[in-house]
Amino acid sequence: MADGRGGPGNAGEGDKGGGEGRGAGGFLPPSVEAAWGLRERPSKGPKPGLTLDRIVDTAVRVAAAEGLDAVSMGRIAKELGVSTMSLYRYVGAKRELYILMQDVATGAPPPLPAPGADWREALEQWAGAMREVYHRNLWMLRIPLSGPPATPNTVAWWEWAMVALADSGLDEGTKVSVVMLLGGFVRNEALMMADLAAVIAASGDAPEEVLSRYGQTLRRLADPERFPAVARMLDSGVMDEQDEPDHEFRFGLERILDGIAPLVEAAK
Amino acid sequence: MADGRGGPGNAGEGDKGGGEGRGAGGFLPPSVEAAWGLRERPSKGPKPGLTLDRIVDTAVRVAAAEGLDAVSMGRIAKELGVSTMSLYRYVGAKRELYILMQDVATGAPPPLPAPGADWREALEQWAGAMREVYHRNLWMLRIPLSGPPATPNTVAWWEWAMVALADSGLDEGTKVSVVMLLGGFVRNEALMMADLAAVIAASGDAPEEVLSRYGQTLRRLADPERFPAVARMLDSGVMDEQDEPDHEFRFGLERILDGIAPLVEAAK
DNA sequence: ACAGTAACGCGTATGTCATACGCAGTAAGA
DNA sequence: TCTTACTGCGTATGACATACGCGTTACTGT
Repeated sequence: MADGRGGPGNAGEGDKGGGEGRGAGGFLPPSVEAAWGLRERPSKGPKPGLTLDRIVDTAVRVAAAEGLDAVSMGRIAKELGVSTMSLYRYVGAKRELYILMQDVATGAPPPLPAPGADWREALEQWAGAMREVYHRNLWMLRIPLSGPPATPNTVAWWEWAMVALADSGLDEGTKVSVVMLLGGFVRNEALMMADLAAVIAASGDAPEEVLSRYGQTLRRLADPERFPAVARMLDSGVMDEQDEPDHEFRFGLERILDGIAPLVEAAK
Repeated sequence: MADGRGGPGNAGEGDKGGGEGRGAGGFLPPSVEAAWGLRERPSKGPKPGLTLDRIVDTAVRVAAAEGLDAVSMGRIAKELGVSTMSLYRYVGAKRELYILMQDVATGAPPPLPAPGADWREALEQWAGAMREVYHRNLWMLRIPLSGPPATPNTVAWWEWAMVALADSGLDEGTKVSVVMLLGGFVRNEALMMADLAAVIAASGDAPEEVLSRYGQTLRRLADPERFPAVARMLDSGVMDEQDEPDHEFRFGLERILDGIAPLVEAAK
């Protein structure tokens, strides 16, 4: 669905091994290169009956509907009405499918910030939008991330953040650090919230009840003499009241931006 | 290894279902309650030939030596000279084993900060120590975290951080937010570094070469017209020079603490 | 037009896993 | 002694990723 991805062209290592399989000198798997719109037409054998797009879109649909665990090669193949092994003509391994799924689900970032826009507001918007992406695609958080971003949409989001920092006066290395810090935070926060939500959903009870029961259990297990500070925290009732679902997100985001602001100020 | 964990006592749900299986009113799996030293002696059947400790320690050893993927129920059983299914008398599911493994690997936190110690220095120490734990046990980062901390050592680390913030003047809810933010950061940073290291190790080449090749590949794929800010970043050479391995950690940590400092100042 | 060949879809096989189920032996309490 | 809870474990079951190789297809160069 993203930018036009090309056809296939043996995503594996070639039918019989043979060399490094590096398309144009890169070190990315062929299927990822395909996501960038590369991939020369094979133009030799029978016409492929599938496209990478269809495979990836199907996988995303299944993941969205039934979670990442439902995404198996067999399942996706069945969904497409082909055999399991057909998929391996388009994708070298399941890990590659994961990478492409993430790219599709991430989608294009919002319109770039206006030139001269405030860096802080822009980064807040960026973080918020990224958070929404995760919340819309919780399964993404279950995928073990593998290496630096290298797919089109991921890079587009990166671009967005770098543009937001364009006028900050920070040097490029610091910009990268800032974006990594912020991106990591958003991802981590989304992951924790998703995990918590999963626990709550699994219990079947009301959220506040689960939280409160957790507090009670901890109070029972954790000796107040050994863990006085934790006991104090539990007794304060923070575990029983619940705040807006994005409280932790806002808190963390503001803290981090507050920590970045002096750098920008100093670089001005 | 940790605090004396008791014997077993059917970690599952009972041989034939039967009720909720809640030991003393909690909602934790029996094996986790065992980690807290609960678990009354079954005192009826044959003497158990294993202990939870031995199982968990073995699993940790295997994970440390060969990675988390090497930890299968069959493998651990073989290592202990028992059958696979025996383990399920002590652990309700593999997920529980993971939780216990994390607790053992996390270990006890360093000695508590001196009363009256500077909150910032203390939190820095906490974060650094936690980071070391992750670096010593990279496999921990592969375990999908499941719910709030509920094992003895995890709570002990929480206690440590809460003690560090005891004199900060922050209210309990904010303390929790701070610890979650910091803990999430440390975990995330360790995860990213571990992933990067894994990619580098898998490639077999020198670290700087991998990074540089990544930069070159991205430069080739990412149209500078579409991604000018990313192109600028790549051209600046940040991808080619490498800094100390803990650079990102220090950067993020300082930013976050800088963001927290005003809160503490205001609360004084 | 024809042969060569690359790429296609897919059937089959392998090995790995978590875990359900139930049985036979064991030891403590009645 | 007899019951009973608990033990270890053998034997399924049902997924799963993916290696391998076969027959087929449709371009490409002759």
